[in-house]
Amino acid sequence: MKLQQLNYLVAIADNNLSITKAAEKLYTSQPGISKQLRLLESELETKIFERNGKQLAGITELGEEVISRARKVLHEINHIKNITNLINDSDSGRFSIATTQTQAQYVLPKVFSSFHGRYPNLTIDLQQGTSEQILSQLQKQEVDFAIASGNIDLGANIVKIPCFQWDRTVLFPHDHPLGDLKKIQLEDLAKYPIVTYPFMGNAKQSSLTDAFKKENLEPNIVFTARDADVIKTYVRNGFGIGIVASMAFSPQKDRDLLGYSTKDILPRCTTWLAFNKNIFLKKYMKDFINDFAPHISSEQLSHYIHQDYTSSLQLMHEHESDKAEDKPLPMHQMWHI
Amino acid sequence: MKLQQLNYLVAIADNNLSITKAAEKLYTSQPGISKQLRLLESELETKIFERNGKQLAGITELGEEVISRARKVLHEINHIKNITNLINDSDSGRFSIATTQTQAQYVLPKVFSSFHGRYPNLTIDLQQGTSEQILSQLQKQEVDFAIASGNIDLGANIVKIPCFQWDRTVLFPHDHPLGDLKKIQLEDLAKYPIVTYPFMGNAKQSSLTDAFKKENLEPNIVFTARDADVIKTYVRNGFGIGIVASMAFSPQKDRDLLGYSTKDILPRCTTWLAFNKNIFLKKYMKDFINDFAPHISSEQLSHYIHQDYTSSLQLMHEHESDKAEDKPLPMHQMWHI
DNA sequence: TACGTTTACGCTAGCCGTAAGTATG
DNA sequence: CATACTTACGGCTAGCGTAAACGTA
Repeated sequence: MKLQQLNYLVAIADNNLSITKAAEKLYTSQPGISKQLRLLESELETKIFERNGKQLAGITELGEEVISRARKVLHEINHIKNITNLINDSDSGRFSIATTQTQAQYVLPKVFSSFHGRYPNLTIDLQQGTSEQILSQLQKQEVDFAIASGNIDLGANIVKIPCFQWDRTVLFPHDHPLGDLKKIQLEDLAKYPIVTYPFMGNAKQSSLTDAFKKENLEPNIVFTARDADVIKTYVRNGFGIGIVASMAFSPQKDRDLLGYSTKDILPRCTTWLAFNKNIFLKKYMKDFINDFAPHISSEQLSHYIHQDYTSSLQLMHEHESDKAEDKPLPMHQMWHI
Repeated sequence: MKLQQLNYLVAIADNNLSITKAAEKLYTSQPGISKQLRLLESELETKIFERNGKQLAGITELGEEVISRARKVLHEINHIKNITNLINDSDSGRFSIATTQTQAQYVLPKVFSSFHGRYPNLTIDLQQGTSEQILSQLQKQEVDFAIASGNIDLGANIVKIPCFQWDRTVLFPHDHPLGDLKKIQLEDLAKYPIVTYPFMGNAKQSSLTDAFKKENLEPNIVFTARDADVIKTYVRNGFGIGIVASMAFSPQKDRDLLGYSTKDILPRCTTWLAFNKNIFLKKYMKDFINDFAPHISSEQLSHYIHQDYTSSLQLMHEHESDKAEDKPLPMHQMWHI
């Protein structure tokens, strides 16, 4: 006995015992329903419908009982589908995102402005932390999403979606010698003490140091801080030049500093969004992803979710190669300073 | 969503969240259940079970709800199966058979003796009638079964199962000249007035007259009666020699008559059982068929039921050819005088 | 003759079982 | 290292759609 057969059954009963009508309603072929009805009747060894020749002429006493039970079954089935859809479509609850200060401060507000309007009853819980903390919270499923940058290996059970790319900006006070240069090169930066973000974990290298090393330069990093505003403060206090994410520098708000994009001299960074593969995305989560990374279609999204780890890595590498080749990217994939 | 998936689901829940145990209980493979569970979860976009790595560790709040609904569904499904099985296995009610006097009087009592013992609460309704009445009752579905002899065409919607074969017996008083013969031939019978069964409908011919005609003889049929005992009475009263079904003559009970089997001179007759193709055989009906025609296996039975009209005719003809060739038949297919 | 059902048939998808892979304790 | 779950893969059934046959009003 199949659920479809019960479905067909009540459809026939609800359409004046017409198999043809039932087929039209269910967008399927009429012979299919006919056959399934026969199969069901022979499985139950019971005539459900009275027949006048080939045409259905009525419902057997026993058929009435069967149909009534079938309705209950289908009702329960629909209920199961509904309660799960309700959860998935729910617009209230707690939506937790672990992220870095830079994202929380400079990127997410713009996204949330429209998102929160759509889900006013949703409590958005922003967890700020180091890369390690973010990763840990994600793995323990303490948060739904993680948003960060850098090439952390998140393991097989986590989906990692590249969202947008950004460049760094060099910051220095107006009276700094770098302000006199028409074009700033890496070797210029190497001459001054640098204040920037710490490297992942306790690593001694990053894409930043690698870039210097490529030109046989040794950057003089004197301070690191996770908070772009802290870095700016140190720069203002003359501890060195700052290197921060471009979106953390606003010429209007940071008038006392000069900013110079490193897009030509330092590699581009990728911000990704990650979540556990075994959670099911509720509607507001999908909406958020769409807001945060509009270039990811829902097809691509499900592709990311269902592919395995190795191909996921490959895909990440493809995106890295995008960066390396410095291809033009669609507007929304770039962050403009 | 499939019923099996729900089945698997509750099996897992009922076996300490062990997929392996559930598979053993359901006599299926463990990977199969695992996969179906995954498919169900991804269809519902819901985690039903908590997982500890790969092992199932608990039931989600939502999972509890789903499982509880699934139980209801399966319960209803079982109910549907039960009510139909109850009907099919019922051992009470009314079992109606239309048949001829000869079958009712001389054949069926032996069959019913054991059958009735098995189904004491079953009301057996024997409808006696002419071949036309029997056919009509069967077509109007006024009776469940029909049992008769002769080559009536019953149409496409009726299953006709050959049950056994029998010969006719010639009856005459002890002082009849036929009693002096060592071997009786057709031409001997043609010399005397004959009392026998009427022909089907108002036909002028039958297998009996055909046999005479084959030898250029004309039988002198002076009386016909449907009741073998009536025929015997007429024979006793000297109206002629009787030709009745062999089972209607008992040398012990009919001591005043002599009986001579016509198995060498008259064609053999076939008694068949028929019923509408669109009824479902209840258990007692199958049992009855097994008692009445033990040589028909249940496989053969379902073959008879599901084949179409044309092949059914062919099969009947095969059986007729059996008769014509006079092959040896199994004991229970023959009626011994 | 036209409408509705059944039958026939080829295609495809999905289920199942076997076997190998993987994680956990 | 053993146990339990997952993944991979091949075989096979079963459902579906198209087309044709059938039966009835």
